[in-house]
Amino acid sequence: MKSSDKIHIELKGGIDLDKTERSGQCFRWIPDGEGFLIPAFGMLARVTESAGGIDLEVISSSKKKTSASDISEIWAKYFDALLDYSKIRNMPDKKDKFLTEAAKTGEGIRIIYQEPFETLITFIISQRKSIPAIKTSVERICETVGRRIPGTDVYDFPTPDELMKLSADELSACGLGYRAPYIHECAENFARGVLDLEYLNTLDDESLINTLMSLKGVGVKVANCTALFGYHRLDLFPIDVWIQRALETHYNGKFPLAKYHPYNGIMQQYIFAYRGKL
DNA sequence: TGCCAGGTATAGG
DNA sequence: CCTATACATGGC
Repeated sequence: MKSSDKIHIELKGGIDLDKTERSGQCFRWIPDGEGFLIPAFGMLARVTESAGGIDLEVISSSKKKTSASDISEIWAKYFDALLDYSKIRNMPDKKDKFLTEAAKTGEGIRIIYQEPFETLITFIISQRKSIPAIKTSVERICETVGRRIPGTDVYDFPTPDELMKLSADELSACGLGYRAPYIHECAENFARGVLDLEYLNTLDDESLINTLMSLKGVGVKVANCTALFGYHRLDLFPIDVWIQRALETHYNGKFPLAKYHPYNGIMQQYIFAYRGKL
């Protein structure tokens, strides 16, 4: 398992890895010196900021042969490389001081195109949990399933089939509380083919949200986060307690979605990252 | 130590 | 459609 060479990936509009990680969309990045170790797609990648983008090195991969160009393509999609975030962060109406400031402070935040199943499960876990507690539960699940990325001490996120096999007791030991049956049932639905992750991607935003909400434990907020972060539906605007507070304080309860189509989800992320500075 | 956490299901109006 | 309430557990 030898490490690949470093690959440079240009990200239009740049990236700030710390801000992106702290913006509460991904829960498994591991701080590593200047950058992060990121487990995804059966790989463990070491990522650092570099000249308008990132340098990426695949430390280990469970796949037999992945060419450098394939690796580059996979991770470019993950980091949303082609969308120019410098344009998007300048979208806020200058009269909207709050959003303008949030977007300015959020310079470097990108919407990460995560794997849908991991996104769904992590956001089911997220309900009524703090971000540190979410991370703890997610890691415990990965460790309990126990599939290591070869040659590392980092565990892959389970497939639906793997996750379904965890007993109620094993799930409870991950600190899931009342969410344990939600997680089990969700994994079972995908493992047995009642729902299909790729099929969901063919649906339009509204149908996708409605289908996700047919799962027990998935309400409107988790469905929107899954669609935004797991299916890269950038126009969706998940409303959690922090966003709701901002809406009440600055928007009379309703965000001007028409102004920021098709990037409302990115505005939402700037506001979320700006939470606490209301 | 007690409060709160990137909500949801459920019952009732 | 709306509102009120219970909910398991960890982190601070």
